[in-house]
Amino acid sequence: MDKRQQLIHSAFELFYRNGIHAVGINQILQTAGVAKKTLYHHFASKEELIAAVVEYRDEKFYNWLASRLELVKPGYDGLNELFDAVDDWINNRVDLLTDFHGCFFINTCAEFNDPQQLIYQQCQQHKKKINGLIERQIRALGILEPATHHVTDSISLLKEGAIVMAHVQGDLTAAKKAKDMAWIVLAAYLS
Amino acid sequence: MDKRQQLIHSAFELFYRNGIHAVGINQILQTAGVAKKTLYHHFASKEELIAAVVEYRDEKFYNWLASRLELVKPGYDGLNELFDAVDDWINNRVDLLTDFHGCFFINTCAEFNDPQQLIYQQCQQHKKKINGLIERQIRALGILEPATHHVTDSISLLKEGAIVMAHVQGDLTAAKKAKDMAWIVLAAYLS
DNA sequence: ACAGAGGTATACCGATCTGTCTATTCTTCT
DNA sequence: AGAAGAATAGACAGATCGGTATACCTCTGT
Repeated sequence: MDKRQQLIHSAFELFYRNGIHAVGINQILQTAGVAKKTLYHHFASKEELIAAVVEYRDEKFYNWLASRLELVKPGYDGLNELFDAVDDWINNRVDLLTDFHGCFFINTCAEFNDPQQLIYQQCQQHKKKINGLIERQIRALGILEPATHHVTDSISLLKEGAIVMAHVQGDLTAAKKAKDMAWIVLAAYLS
Repeated sequence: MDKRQQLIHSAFELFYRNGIHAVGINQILQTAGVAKKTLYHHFASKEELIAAVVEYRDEKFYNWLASRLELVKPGYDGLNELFDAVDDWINNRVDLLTDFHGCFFINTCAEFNDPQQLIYQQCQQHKKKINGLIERQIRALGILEPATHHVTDSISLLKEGAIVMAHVQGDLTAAKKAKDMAWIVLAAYLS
């Protein structure tokens, strides 16, 4: 019954479904069942609440993906698991992440389009963390070291493409397509 | 000096840079140098202006890409041109499209997250039109007919991934990576 | 026992939002 | 010349925005 956490949780649900700027503070308060004074006791401004929401989602998403990847061997299995995880997410088979509405961080960058803003940078930072997970898989594959970052970015590109295809174009098989392409591309790098 | 067009143009610039919900009507009016009455003479509401802006960008972007693809032979050359065009766009070498801030349609879907809303559907429609351009290239390659749509979606996925990587992660070489992957994947399909 | 922290509910503030209205000017067509 | 249409500036309405203030109510730790 931590009110602060309750606020963050409700705010995230509303932001994720409706966009951040479209959601007012009173709406969040009503959904969370919390008094306005309490919000401003925990956060100095709406901006701070937003930052806390982004951090909350960052941790939740990263921990979810990291824990899935820990279940399998890094490398082949890890990359399969990566795309399977995205597939599960896209097709709403992951309760933890709530109904799929695209990537919250991509969506947030769309609204806070200035790279100098804190919130934009938080989103970039999140993506870097996720890239770190991917990079570990790539290294385990035995890709030649100089190509590691390039290949990591390529896999990341496929993952981002799958998310956007699923969100905007409604292609629920996008993660499977990305997975197939990933192995074709990696085969070319490993030969 | 068409006031209606001036409004749409100014609104697009502001929406693209700052997000739609973050931009007020008065700000648009000031930027466009147009009176409020004139806006509501041409559009019944802000919603209608937004719809007109999406349509405007749809036409502008589609016509730009289509005209670039018309300069080369469909197939190999067309697909190269597709990714070169995206590369030019991402790296701000296309004045017509104004400074790159991600894909306006992806951004807009992030703000109007409900697939039943008109504006969301306009964005989906735009993506379908772009997919049509890609599909023409795929057919010209002589891919086996049953795979045409699958391959088209795969190339579209690579394109979307490149746009998002460039926007969120700041990878300005994303289009080149996508192009490389496209040929690796297509080689596998053509063999 | 009682101070203090965290909570509720709600009135309020100034700013800003979309949209309407008035009153006036410029342009264009016949 | 004169009517009609499109434009102007800007006041205004009503709602909502983020944020503050007031007054009161629980808990909890020493």
